[in-house]
Amino acid sequence: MELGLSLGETMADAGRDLVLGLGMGAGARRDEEAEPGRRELEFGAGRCGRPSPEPAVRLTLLPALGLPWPPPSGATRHLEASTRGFDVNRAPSMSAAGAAAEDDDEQDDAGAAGAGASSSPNNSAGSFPTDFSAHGQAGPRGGGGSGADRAGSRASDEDDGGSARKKLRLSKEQSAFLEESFKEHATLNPKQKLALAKQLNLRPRQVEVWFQNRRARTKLKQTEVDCEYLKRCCETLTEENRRLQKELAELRALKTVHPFYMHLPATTLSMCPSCERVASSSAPAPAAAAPAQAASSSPAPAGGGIAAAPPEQRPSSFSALFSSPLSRPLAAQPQPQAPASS
DNA sequence: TGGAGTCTCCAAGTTACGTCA
DNA sequence: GCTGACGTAACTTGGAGACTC
Repeated sequence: MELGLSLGETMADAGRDLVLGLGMGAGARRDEEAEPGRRELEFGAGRCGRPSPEPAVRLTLLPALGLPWPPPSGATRHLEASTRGFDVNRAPSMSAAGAAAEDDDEQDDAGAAGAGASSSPNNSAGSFPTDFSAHGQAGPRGGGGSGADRAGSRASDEDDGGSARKKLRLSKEQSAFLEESFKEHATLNPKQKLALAKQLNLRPRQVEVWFQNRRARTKLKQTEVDCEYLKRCCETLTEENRRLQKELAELRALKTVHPFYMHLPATTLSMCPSCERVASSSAPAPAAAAPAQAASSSPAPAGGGIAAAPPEQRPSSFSALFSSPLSRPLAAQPQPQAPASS
């Protein structure tokens, strides 16, 4: 569902720090995946440039937090230091030592899973349990875990102690960092995902899910913005239509008061009786032509009354009509297209 | 070279948990 | 303390591209 509206500046025009890009399937992803060494990643044999069905979706969101991407090691350290203490996402089995050993685990995750380096994806010395290695971390073709990919997170939850699906909230620092990353890349390649997960002390699957949800939220917000815009457009058009209807009524009243104007050519006023649209057809309308013909064919009043205006006087009548303060030329207004067949 | 199978990713929709008024 | 609304993490499903055989 794409509204296809462009409400702001284009992606090319907008600053990267303020405008988010979504639906950048082909181009952006190609750029990301054109990174050297990308295919050396174990799951690098992936997609490239799948055409996204969506045009760019833009939304101006949070102001820049000033965190660079990739963040400098100092910032990373700070962030890690600030998050490690209260990381709710750590598996219960993960001790402090496990946290310290996490980097190793991440590396295993990144590089060795495809080769089956860790004998058991679950042991990992107190690191992230099953799903960490089960989620796409298994080698692309050699992982063999048919369906293990999908079941990974749930397996992790089950490892957490039986309760299915524990919802774990990210810390503010983690969310802010993810936001910053999202501003840079609305989509992640595996390398970026792993780096983020490592820096934020999250599972890659969590980073992936966060980005998916973030894209969905962005799209939803953009849809709301588009909806508001269309609503305003609709109101404007409704008001314009109301004004035109009123003007039309005034013109009709003018015609009634001054039947003289009934002889106006059909090009000036030709309204579809069904839809009440004003058409700008040069063909004489039958309804207007008949009285005009009758008036012109009728004999002149014997008493020297005011005769119907001869055809050569019509232009003056025309100009008199449109010089009336009650109306202004329809041609100066945006006119709806007369229906082709009505 | 074309097709089947597999893997991975993503969007869309849904579920369920945590927070807050 | 209970409850409903809301935000959002996590999950499911289906589609599509890339790769291998």
